[in-house]
Amino acid sequence: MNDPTSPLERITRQLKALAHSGRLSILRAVVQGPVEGTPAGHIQSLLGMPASTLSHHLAELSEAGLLKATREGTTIRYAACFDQLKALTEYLWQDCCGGGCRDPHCL
Amino acid sequence: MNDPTSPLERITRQLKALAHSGRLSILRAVVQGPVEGTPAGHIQSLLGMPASTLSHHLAELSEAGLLKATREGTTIRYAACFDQLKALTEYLWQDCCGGGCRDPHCL
DNA sequence: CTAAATATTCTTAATTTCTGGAAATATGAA
DNA sequence: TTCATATTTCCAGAAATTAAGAATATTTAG
Repeated sequence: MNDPTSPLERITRQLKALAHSGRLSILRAVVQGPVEGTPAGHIQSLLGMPASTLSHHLAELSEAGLLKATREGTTIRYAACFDQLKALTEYLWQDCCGGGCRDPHCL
Repeated sequence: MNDPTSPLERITRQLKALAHSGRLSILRAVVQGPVEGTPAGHIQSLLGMPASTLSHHLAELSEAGLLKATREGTTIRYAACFDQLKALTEYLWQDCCGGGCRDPHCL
């Protein structure tokens, strides 16, 4: 039941990562940024967040598999993992929302 | 920025409510149950969770607007708020996943 | 090598969340 | 009213999260 590799636990972890207004803002900034990723420093100046705090949140989003870090010189770019984001929203939609309408005449 | 009625805060609150394996299981049980709602006691025996703990989680899901409670005699039925669930997944999809692919040739 | 720029880890404190037993509440029946 | 059932609220301790300053690491330039 507490298998950390189970789908339920993975989904929960990803939802936890998203369930924070600061991290949600970070994700939105990254998603709206270039496909190759947005430097941590750029996100920082964009959101006005202390570097150490930002780093924690970036780590949590990365460990959840939602962001991918790539070093480029002294900067580190963070890019969104769209496949994971897609899988997450699809899980929510299918498993938790019943794929749309649960009303009998809709199925 | 901290307006509790802002879309970002509402979304965050709903994600927080979902970001817990126990609550996610509760939601799944409710979604799979009858449209008119599932009695709290039924969820309890289904998931084997102490009544008070379950009640806390049901309250959190309800306050987030994801579940709707209806009293029926001594039992209280909980039903999923599909409109909210739909709005949440759509927000995630549109605002956080860019509506699918961010790759230039996909847009 | 040294310095500068960029980010992360360390550390500590404050806050919040989670949990579940016990008590309280609400409803319907006898 | 009194009892039984269903559920919630109260309470408290344990555990996890959040925040951010200071110190540390990594990489590039000179």
